[in-house]
Amino acid sequence: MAKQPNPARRSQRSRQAILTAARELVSEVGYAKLTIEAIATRAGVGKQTIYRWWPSKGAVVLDAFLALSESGPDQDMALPDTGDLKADLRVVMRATVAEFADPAFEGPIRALNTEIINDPALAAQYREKLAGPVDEAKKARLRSAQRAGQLPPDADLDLALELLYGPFYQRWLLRSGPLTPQYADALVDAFLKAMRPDIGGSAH
Amino acid sequence: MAKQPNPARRSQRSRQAILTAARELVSEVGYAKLTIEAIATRAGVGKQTIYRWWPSKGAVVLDAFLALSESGPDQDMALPDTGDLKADLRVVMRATVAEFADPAFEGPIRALNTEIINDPALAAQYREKLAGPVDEAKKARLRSAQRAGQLPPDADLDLALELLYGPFYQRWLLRSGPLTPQYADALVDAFLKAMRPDIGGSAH
Amino acid sequence: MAKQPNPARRSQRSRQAILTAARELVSEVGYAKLTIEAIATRAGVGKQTIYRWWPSKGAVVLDAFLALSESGPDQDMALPDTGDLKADLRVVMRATVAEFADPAFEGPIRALNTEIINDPALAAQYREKLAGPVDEAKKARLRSAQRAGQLPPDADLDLALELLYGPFYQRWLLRSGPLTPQYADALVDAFLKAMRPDIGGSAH
Amino acid sequence: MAKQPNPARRSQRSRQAILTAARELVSEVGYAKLTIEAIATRAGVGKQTIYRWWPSKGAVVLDAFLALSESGPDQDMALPDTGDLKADLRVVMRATVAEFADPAFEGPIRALNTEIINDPALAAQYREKLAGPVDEAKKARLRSAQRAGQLPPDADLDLALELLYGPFYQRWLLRSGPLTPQYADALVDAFLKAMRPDIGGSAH
DNA sequence: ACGTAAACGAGACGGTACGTCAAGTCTTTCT
DNA sequence: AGAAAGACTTGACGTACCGTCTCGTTTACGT
Repeated sequence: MAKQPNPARRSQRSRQAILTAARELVSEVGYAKLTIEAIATRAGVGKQTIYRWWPSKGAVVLDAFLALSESGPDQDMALPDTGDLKADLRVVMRATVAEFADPAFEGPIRALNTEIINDPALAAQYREKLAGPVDEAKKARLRSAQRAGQLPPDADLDLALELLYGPFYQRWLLRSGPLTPQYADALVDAFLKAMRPDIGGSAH
Repeated sequence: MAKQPNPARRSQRSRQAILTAARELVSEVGYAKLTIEAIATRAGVGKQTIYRWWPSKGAVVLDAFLALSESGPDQDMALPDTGDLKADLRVVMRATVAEFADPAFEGPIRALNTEIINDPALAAQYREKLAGPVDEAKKARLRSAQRAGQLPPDADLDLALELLYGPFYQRWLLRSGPLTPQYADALVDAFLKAMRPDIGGSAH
Repeated sequence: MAKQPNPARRSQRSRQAILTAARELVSEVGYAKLTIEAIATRAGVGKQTIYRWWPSKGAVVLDAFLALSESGPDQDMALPDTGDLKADLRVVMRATVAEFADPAFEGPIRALNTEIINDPALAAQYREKLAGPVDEAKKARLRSAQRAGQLPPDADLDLALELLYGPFYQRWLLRSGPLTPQYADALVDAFLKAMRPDIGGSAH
Repeated sequence: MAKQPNPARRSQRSRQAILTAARELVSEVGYAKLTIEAIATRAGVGKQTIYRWWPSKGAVVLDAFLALSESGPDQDMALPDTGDLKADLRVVMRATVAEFADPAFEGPIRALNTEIINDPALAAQYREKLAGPVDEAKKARLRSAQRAGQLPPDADLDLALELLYGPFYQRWLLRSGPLTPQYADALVDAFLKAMRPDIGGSAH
């Protein structure tokens, strides 16, 4: 049985250096060309210190980005809620679109997604730490809309989020079209129509 | 300047052996553990013959799958068109969902998607050779629906396809939910509602 | 600037395995067909471990033979000195001739000489580590003969060694004649005559 | 049984181009870095044309140098014979020393010697075509000296040549000393002394 | 405050695969 | 049919990293 290291004795100095080095390097050379050796060298750290605390390259990079969000203990990821659902969603989607169109942001996120796609364990961690809370915030806004009668009370919110973000995610990942504010608006419009209750007389 | 090899002299024997070996190996060991050396060995081919004709591992694998579709000169990828759009789309989406849930199929496709996400050049080739024709077939069915008055004549069909497939693609890639026939139906329903024209009095 | 490995951490186990494997292989397949990869495999060692410590194939082989002589810290390479120069030299030359006629010995030595001829750096190392001490022992015997009045006191000993060994070296390298005890004796005789002082009246 | 090519149909154009290219390249990059491919390319010739007519790289290079001497049908390689053996040998040895000290000359010759040392077949060809005739010319001069009473009539001329050239060959190959006119003279002196008959009173 | 056990930096190790190079063979095309 | 052109299989090259495994050297408890 392998001996587990004692987290209490973990060097925070080394941990921070590794995460910072990982973030820098993934930006400089891209995820595919990122190596553990390079991270260790850049961080001034022994390779073993990385292998001791992380199971894979992907885990280090994920942690590197998680660490960014750790600054504020419970950072405000709540969506705007003015009462106008369409307007609020447009604001959010336009911001999202802009964020993913930013070259500095997209490289690492794209790399992370690549890993997540192929590594279920990493995906679970990602969902729990990053995507989960964000999705919860989105669903909170949708629930508010349900209470306001702007969405059907029995709507499947997980499916709803997929309808809203799935098309965008696909376009972004596959680079199959431009990411513009107009596109964001079109997605919101389509989403709201899709969420409307069935109309009497929608013959077959 | 590097000298280009002459495609006219290319050995079809070697080409087929390489593509077959690539297909087999990607199924056996997965894309990540697939190596050029293993392909060459399995194919009974020199490594240089692979490097001569393909720029990357991803290109070989893509070609390996493209070659599968080359059998029929214009294989029938047309969607069913019974006149009942909803029924036809349900058939198609249920089949798609089943296909992507099949473990034998999903491994290589997932691997290919990973590569495409990070390699724009590969993505372009993929779009041109595989996704393009398929999308065209789908749009043909939607145009037929437009002519039948089941979809607005001015609908953006690229966006339409994204609305229909994007949610599914995201759920599949991120494994964020089950891929069931019910899910397929729900996507079709939401899609059709999203495509309906605006209704008078949709006070935002 | 390339980082130098730390010799203090060098694995003596690996070093010995490499030198032994090199010696074996050079005997089995000859120097020309000797490869670093084969040495590494035979020694159960990573290629990098060879590249880390030796600059070239020749250096490994040279070291392999040097290591043989390292057994005794200062092995006795002194030549016999019975007082009878001609008899002593005959013993030495006959032994040398026999040694170089031995097929087991000649292969590696021939290989080493080939390398030395084309690689001045290797030659310098060879001279310093192997040939130098041996030559010094030979010159010691000749100096003893000078003190005994058997050789002129002002004789150029480097030239003398060349006169004695050069003909033999040439015949061995080029395989231009048989290496027999008689030949050894003839060389000694010629050498001694060549070293005699000029005789009065040797009209040019 | 391998089919032999028909020498009658051999292209002299290609042969000359190959030999010239070989000579040029061995001067430019040295023998070790000389490749068949480079010769073929430089000569504007298919690789097979080289493999068809020569068994090895060494054979091509040897032929390349032999071809140089083929210009004159029986080129004058006779040694000077003024009647003064010592003077004649000094002239010859000084010329030899100068020739081998010339950097332009020494590279290819050194390379050729390396090959010859390890390839008995090549050595035989070399001896027959190049060294043989030259040695014969040298022995002719020594025979003339025998007739003139300057050398013992029963002297072993093969051994004699070895005594004269062996030391020089060794010094040149191993770079173990300077190649000067004084050195040439010293060799001639030592050689002549070694060839003198035994003197009465050479105790034991 | 001190001794000790841990985590640490450093980096050598046995390996795998890389992408390149040249060898020698085989095939196609041209003359 | 010989020769050019050049694609082919083979296999060694030297490099880059992998993940594991010592080495001393801090570091920070628990006495």
